[in-house]
Amino acid sequence: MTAEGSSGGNRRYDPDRKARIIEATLEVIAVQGVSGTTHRRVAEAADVPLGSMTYHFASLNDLLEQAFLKLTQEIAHHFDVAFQKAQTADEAREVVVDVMCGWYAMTDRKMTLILELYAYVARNPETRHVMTGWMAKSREALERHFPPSVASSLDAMIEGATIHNFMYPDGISREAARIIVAKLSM
Amino acid sequence: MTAEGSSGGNRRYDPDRKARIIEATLEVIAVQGVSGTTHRRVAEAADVPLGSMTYHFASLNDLLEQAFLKLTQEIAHHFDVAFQKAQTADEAREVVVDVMCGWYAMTDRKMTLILELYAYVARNPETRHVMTGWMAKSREALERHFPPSVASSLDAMIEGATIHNFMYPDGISREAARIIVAKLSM
DNA sequence: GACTTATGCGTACAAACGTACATAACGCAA
DNA sequence: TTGCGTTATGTACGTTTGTACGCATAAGTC
Repeated sequence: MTAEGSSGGNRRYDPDRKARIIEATLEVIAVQGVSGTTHRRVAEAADVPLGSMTYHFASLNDLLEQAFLKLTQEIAHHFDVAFQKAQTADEAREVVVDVMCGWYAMTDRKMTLILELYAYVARNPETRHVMTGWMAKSREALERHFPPSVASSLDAMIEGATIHNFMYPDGISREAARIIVAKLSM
Repeated sequence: MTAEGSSGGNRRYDPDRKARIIEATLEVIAVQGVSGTTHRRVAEAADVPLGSMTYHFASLNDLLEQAFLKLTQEIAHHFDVAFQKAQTADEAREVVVDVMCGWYAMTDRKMTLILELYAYVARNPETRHVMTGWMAKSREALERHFPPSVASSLDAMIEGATIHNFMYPDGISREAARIIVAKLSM
């Protein structure tokens, strides 16, 4: 009954299915929040039958955790690539400024997902490893350019500035960010 | 059937009921998250009949918004009181350090609630005023002691440091915080 | 081709959900 | 006391939820 697009019969072989479900999960979380993320909505977004949900994932929490893990790995990767391009300390500082306000790929969608992740982890301590893994990678990237104590403060500053800029746009201008980074890293 | 503690008949006059429901809502959010906050659970936590929910609040979102509003007002008040005690710039700096790591009343519960709030606002832009109201008060408190640009950076730093300390305990020590605040405010 | 095994899915089910609404319980005027 | 208008509640309704599971269908083997 669920007439689909292509190939006549019901799709049967579909090796990327699990990855597609995870992708669709992030999409649903971004729009509906964790509280509105259900098996059925994700299944529809990923264009898979409902039965696939419980087949590929042990539970809804399992699904959420894997989705959030993928999110953090992608973001950490972007972060890492950005910092690997920097050669001098000044260039690294400029990358920090980029990240603080604007960010390469920090869309509203991604910010929303991150905030959902924070809330989720706060309430499910067993998923804390998702956060610590992410932070370890960020810290590593920063420590290639700055001493540990500075890296730590820059990390926190990025966190706060990103959230503030999201909640109250035009909070911190680019020039202001540059000054802050200079103060913290000197 | 719902046998209760006191006064024989079913409690009928109860002027603080609405406030108690809001309080109970925060309790439920802290434990179950927004996604697990339902009329029934809040009603049980506040020890009121289910009908009271739709009587006092137009909808579940209405309830959540009022609860979050109360949360931010309380926190902003604590913040304000702390800064009003400070007389000199150095004392104000020390308050910032207090807030960054440890915080007077920043329990895990409250931090969890704040993260739930962020996620909620990100997904419900019509409630953004809860955040802007909060920030205006914080900013005001900070600007009694620091110039606007410094206040802005301290505010963001407090945000980031608080979250980091919550996610990865022992992230920023007290001495480290002192150094950071000095750098940002000089 | 025929047969076996592992993979994937449609469907059903009990529980929990938000909300509406008839009606009960109250304070108060007379 | 009686009557009335307000306030509050119990309950019922139609949906939606997570999850389990029998069965259809594919791949693998000869």
